[in-house]
Amino acid sequence: MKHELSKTYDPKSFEDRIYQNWCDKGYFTPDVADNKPPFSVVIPPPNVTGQLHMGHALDETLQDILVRYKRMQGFSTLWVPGTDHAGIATQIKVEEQLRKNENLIRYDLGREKFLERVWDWKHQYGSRIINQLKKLGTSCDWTRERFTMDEGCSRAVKEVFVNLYEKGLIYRGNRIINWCPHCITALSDAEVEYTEQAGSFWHIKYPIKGEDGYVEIATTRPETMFGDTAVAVNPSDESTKHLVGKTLILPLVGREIPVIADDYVEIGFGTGCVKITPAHDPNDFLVGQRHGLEQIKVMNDDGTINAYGGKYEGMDRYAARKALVEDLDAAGYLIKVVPHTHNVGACYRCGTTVEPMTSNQWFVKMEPLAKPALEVVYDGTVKFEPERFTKTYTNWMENVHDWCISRQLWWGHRIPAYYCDGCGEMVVSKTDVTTCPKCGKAMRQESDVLDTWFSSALWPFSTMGWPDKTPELAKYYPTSVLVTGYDIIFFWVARMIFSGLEHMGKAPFSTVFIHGLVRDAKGRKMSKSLGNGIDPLQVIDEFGADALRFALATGNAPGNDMRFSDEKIESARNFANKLWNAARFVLMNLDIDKVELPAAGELATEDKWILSRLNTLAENVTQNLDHYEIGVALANIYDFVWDVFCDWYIELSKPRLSAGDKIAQNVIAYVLSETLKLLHPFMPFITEEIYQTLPHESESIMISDFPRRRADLVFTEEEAEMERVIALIRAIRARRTEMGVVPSRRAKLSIVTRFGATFAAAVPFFQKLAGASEVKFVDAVTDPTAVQIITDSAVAYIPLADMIDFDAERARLTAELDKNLGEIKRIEGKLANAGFVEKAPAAVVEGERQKLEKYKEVRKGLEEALAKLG
RNA sequence: GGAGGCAUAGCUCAGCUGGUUAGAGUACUUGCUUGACAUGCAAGGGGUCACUGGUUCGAUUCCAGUUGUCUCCACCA
Repeated sequence: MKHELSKTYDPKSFEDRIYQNWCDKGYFTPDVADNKPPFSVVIPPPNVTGQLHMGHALDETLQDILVRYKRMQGFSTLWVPGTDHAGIATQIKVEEQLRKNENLIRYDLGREKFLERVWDWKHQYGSRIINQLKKLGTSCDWTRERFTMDEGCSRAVKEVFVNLYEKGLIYRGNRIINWCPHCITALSDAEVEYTEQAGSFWHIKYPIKGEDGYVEIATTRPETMFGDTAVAVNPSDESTKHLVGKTLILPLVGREIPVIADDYVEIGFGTGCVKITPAHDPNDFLVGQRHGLEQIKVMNDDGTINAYGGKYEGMDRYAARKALVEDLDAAGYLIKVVPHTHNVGACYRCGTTVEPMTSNQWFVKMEPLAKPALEVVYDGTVKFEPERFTKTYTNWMENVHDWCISRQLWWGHRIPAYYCDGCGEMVVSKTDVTTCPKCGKAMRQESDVLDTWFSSALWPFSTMGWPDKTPELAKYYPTSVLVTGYDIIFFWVARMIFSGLEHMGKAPFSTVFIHGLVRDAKGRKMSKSLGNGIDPLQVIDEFGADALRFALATGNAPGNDMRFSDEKIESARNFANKLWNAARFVLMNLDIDKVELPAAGELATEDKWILSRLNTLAENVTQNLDHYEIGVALANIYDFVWDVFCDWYIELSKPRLSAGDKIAQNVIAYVLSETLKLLHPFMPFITEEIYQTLPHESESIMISDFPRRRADLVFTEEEAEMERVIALIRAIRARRTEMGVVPSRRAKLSIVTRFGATFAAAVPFFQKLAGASEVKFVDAVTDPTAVQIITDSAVAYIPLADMIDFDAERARLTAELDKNLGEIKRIEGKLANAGFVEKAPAAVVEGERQKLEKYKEVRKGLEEALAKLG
């Protein structure tokens, strides 16, 4: 029976069809009740607002490789997919749309109506990214798809919030937080991005009450002056000591403030006097607490100045700054303006400069949670791969501040706290509270929602049905590995670890496999504003998902950023094409219905050679994958497919295949199909398509057994024999091209060798691959006009006297001999070194001895050859 | 201020726990309608593995320092 593949590799013609079939067959859904060992992964949930970008493509490809590998190895493999509601990001998008299309702001609609719009958005775009994931070939269990705001996840959020609150780990307080005046919400420390900006130091006179003098204050944010409640100096600073206890008058404002002493002020920096604005600076806030200073907030939530700013009320903070500075100057209070570059924090979602402000917010107390989260990393329960990211994590966790979790948004999990306007009672509860338990009046729920990362932190167990004790949790929690980029170690990984420990009593995963960023061909971060993003869907459309996956998985070391370029994707596509054509060749020559590996005694040397090489490959790939060396694993397969299987085995087997040899057919079909299995986790579609056309045992390659090392397929001797033949063929080809012998010119070949049997069996190969017309085995060749080709196992002669330039030949042989003698000397030196022989491992010493033997063989050949030339 | 990455062929990058004749892709040179593939085949040129020390029998690999470069964290008004 002849099988066929279409003439050209056309991924579009089969990728969607194959994916649909996998889904229909339910291969992605594990049986919770089976007794296979578990392997589980939760997807880093993409934002519902998002489109699939290269970062996702990389992340998902790496996960799918691990998941498919483990599934083929017989694990009960669960990959939980889903999406994140992405609080701020999504709300911003919907608000933008609202403004653009209807010229409305969210308050025009009101909370409920606005949320309806966001849900509409979610329903419209949430499925888009899921479909894009499917295009990539991800083998997620879609029957368990989750959303951070679905019923189950929301229930987990409430449960966790109440638990933490009852343990005293969640509290509400008036603290200084980062405020985004554009998004009109508080942000956590992690959500602020700092960039260096050119600014100024404004030096301002603060007059001393009852004296003529003044104190010189330098500030980068003069508009916060309205909120100054003191000026501080260092108590040990001799030059400012006399000021302590005096009263200053705020210029233009006229309010009186004291001069206080605090160690926070650094001696010798600036003017030595610092204005203290407890409501608008984190350090000043602490100083204020120490000295019992009043907190005066001078800004509204949108960043405009409030009534404390007097005539500047209502102005934007920067407009107010400008006007204030002009007025100070006019009134003679401005001493000078000094240029100053400093780091300014911006909102990670909208880029607006954040304003530190005191505000009444909800916080998670981090210290008790951080401790065990550090322990599991210190003791190796949770490992980072590559290891260096351990430090990134521990450094952050060791210095973590309390986590501000409330957001003044509408889109998100509403905080389950209820207030009574009558008696002021507050209740935190998993279930809705409508009437006050104390006074019976109506309760209203907290209007704030939770930080979007609060729910993502619960993802590994909220997606498996927690707080219920589900079979999924019992079998698949903790998960096996978390795959993600180093950019969200703080946002997400850290918070999952302490949440898992706190609520499940176990860390949510044992390994964190970290990858880098995908950059453009010039090494720049892909971004919308630069317009340099490469759309993975377009790449899939043009080159196929397998090529994209190959390009992302190959040649990049764990944790390192990688560049994505046209070259890379083309080279990946070429590989797919190569494999496709190799398969076509195999199929064209196959007329068996079942692949059965012949007994060892029936196999030809080249069969044993390729089987032995395949065996080694399986062993190496397994080891690579177990160590998360995905790029190395793929490179090994690539080399085998192209350089070993295609370039040599296919060529070597052509004579037998065209003669209809069944042994050769079985071997080549076996090797191809095992190779496809090794490659399947990386390139799932093409491997399945080819597998299905070959005679095959399993219904699908994705549920077939991943190849293992087979002790019965170790053929060390035959492998070495074949390598000798290949080495000689290569040497002959090289000599011929070097002499300018056209390929069509065939020549008689005489071989002198002590490996007669090996080479005798290889006569057809010399004829087909080395331009030999006939091959003779002789004891010696005396003809001085024959071209001599020397390897460590044979000397070959080709009578091409007319092509030889004897002087050049002599020079070439001499140079080769020189090089050879150099190597011999080097190894002999090594072996003569007592230190080396004694201390180096025996295998290394033995290796050097064997190398020396080979070099000596070559030397013998070269010397004889030179002698013949005279 | 603190932490970390990177520096290997013209370019983009591999190189796992020290021993290789230092690799790949791409580009380049030469020659090929070899009956799977020109998205291909064959043969080649091209590297003082940033620099300086150290450890070792042996260092591209481990350690320290220097230079260049990138990133993260903290944030002194």
